Amino acid sequence: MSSKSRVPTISEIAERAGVARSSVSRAFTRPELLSATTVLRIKRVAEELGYVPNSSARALSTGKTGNIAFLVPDVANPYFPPMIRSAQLAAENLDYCVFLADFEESGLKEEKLIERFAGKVEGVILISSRMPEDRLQGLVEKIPIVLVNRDVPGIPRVLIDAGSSLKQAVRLLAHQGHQEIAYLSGPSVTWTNKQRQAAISEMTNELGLQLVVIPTEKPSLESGQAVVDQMMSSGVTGAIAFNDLIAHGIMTELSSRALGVPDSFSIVGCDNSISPFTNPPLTSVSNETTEAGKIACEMIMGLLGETDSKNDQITVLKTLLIERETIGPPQKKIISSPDL
Amino acid sequence: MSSKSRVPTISEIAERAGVARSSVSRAFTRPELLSATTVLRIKRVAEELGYVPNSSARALSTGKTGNIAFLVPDVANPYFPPMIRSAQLAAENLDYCVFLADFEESGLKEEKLIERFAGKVEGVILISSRMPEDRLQGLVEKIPIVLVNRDVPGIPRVLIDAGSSLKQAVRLLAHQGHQEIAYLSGPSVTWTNKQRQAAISEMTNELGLQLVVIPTEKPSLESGQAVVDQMMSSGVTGAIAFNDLIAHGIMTELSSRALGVPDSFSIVGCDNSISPFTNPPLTSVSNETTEAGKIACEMIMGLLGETDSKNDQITVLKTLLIERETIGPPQKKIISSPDL
DNA sequence: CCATACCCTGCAACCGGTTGCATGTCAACA
DNA sequence: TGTTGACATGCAACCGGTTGCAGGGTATGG
Repeated sequence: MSSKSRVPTISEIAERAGVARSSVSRAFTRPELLSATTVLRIKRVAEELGYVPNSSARALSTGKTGNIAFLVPDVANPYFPPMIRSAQLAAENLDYCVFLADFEESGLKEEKLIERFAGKVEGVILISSRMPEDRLQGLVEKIPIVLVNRDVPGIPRVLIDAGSSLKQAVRLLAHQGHQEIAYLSGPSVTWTNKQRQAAISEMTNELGLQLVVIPTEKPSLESGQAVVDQMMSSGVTGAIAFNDLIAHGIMTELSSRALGVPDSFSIVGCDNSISPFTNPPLTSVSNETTEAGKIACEMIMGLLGETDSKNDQITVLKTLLIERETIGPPQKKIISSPDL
Repeated sequence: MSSKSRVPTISEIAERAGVARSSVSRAFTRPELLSATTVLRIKRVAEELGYVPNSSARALSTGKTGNIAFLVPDVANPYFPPMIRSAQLAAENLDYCVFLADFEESGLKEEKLIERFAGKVEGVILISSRMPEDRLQGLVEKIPIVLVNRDVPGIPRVLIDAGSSLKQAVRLLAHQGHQEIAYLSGPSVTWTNKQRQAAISEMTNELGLQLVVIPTEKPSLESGQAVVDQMMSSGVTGAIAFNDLIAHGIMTELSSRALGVPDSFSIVGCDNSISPFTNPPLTSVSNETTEAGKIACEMIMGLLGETDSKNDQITVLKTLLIERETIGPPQKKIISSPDL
């Protein structure tokens, strides 16, 4: 009971099978070096005794742990789980195990975690990294790294480019007659936010729209609710949010003030996470997070296989604007002309 | 470039510091055995050379890997991420790293994964395990295991008991006048489903309601949509779904048939995952998945610390029915009396 | 029938820590 | 001043695999 049944070692198998320890090892790692009959005999004995190679020992002598780490800013943010899932599945197919860790949107914690994983993994996949660029540059000298949604030259990366879809969203708003719109921005240090904001800004400039950028505390529902006052007093008639959670926070708050969407206000989300569930269904930008996870995993595996080669590869994934029911024509500005 | 800068070993530190290898080891693991000055000197040299203990080597000689595994049926199911997150955070506080794996709702895959992790971890947390009870019983002899939402005697477990909340939901429906309700069941092998169904069934019996159990393919939105025909033709006026996703599928499908909730039909979800986002907001059962993850992690740590002791501990977490806007009085059955 | 080559297997060192035991030093105490 | 013990450190074996090298056996070709 108290003592878990001990697993046999290579030595015991060797003795039982009447061969050297090295033969047992080879039977599992390079069976083509042994005669078929020997391999068979060893494997039979091993099976019989329930032998399983000790992975620490193997890792020690080969230097390969067969593990990778996957770091995300927030496991519970619905944007990430599909990515985690696909990456893990891809790794598993290559007999790799994956460590998962949540760095809680903090670059410092991110760095601490990487340090802790350093000896345990062969490579690290960093999602939406918050670490300063120079630290990343330094890190990549020590351990293979792949970035997702972070653009650092010299480090392999996969980027999800919501730019064109967001531009399309701006066009749609303009087409409906909106003149002044807001961007509810996300974590300011992230590549994702910078890239989204830049795309929107570019398009509003091009179309001659007024853009108001309103920062949010966190990419969460609550933060969305919190900025509604500021947003409404800025005079905009529509908004694009950094993500669906913020957008939904806006909708909730608006609704509690008896302001309907899209009748009183137009809103666009991003990430297509909870957007199909909202009421009304939120127009949002879908992105292939599943694909991104898989590709990131394949990239890191590529890095492990070869000693050098293209370590500046970059993959850009496209997105799609999914039009639902939260864009309409702007409401007449009753607020700004109370004297009518 | 191609060669990652190698990390120094204990021997190099020893040589540089003019001490034996064992002293270097002790400086990190049991510094109280050495004089303060020696520890300081060693640490300084180590720092200088960027020494980091090799965890494979350490694991090999101590037999402790400092890792645990966390297995879930589906990472992307919104029910699990908060649990994953809290467990990982708890583990991290004790300097443990956690492997995450998705067994895709399959008991076979679950078993394969456990086998793969066997040598790499000190313990395994199994969420909503699909493995047959006897296999679990066998497994627990080989490696410490903690179950979440699975009730197997002799294995430490944490159960989230939605029973009382679901009974309350039934009472609510009955109070509104519903006579026949449906339970849209989840994965039939799971403890969670059995437990939920049993609670509902018990209460409908007690109140003299008619209960129709309708199985779903998967606990997903699509599966919810797919059973609407069957559900409506069964003559029920309200339903409780295994989870929010199924409930939302029902709502979506109903809505596409111009049947409103709760005017035409009452529905209750479970898990409180997407229920705040639906339209109208779904009445659902909230459960402390975050707490569950944390407790499971603490349990496994307890198991690792002590050789034997209470390995039949069991923690039951309570739930809360969150009333929103999807329960109303039953609609008159137009269908069953077309001659009116 | 001997030389050459190849195939199979064993030996032993090595990966990088940990730890029981022995040794040496020094202070305290009688 | 001799004895005792606490404390600090070193020695060497060990954890369980992997792998370069060497040697023995058999087959092949001349």
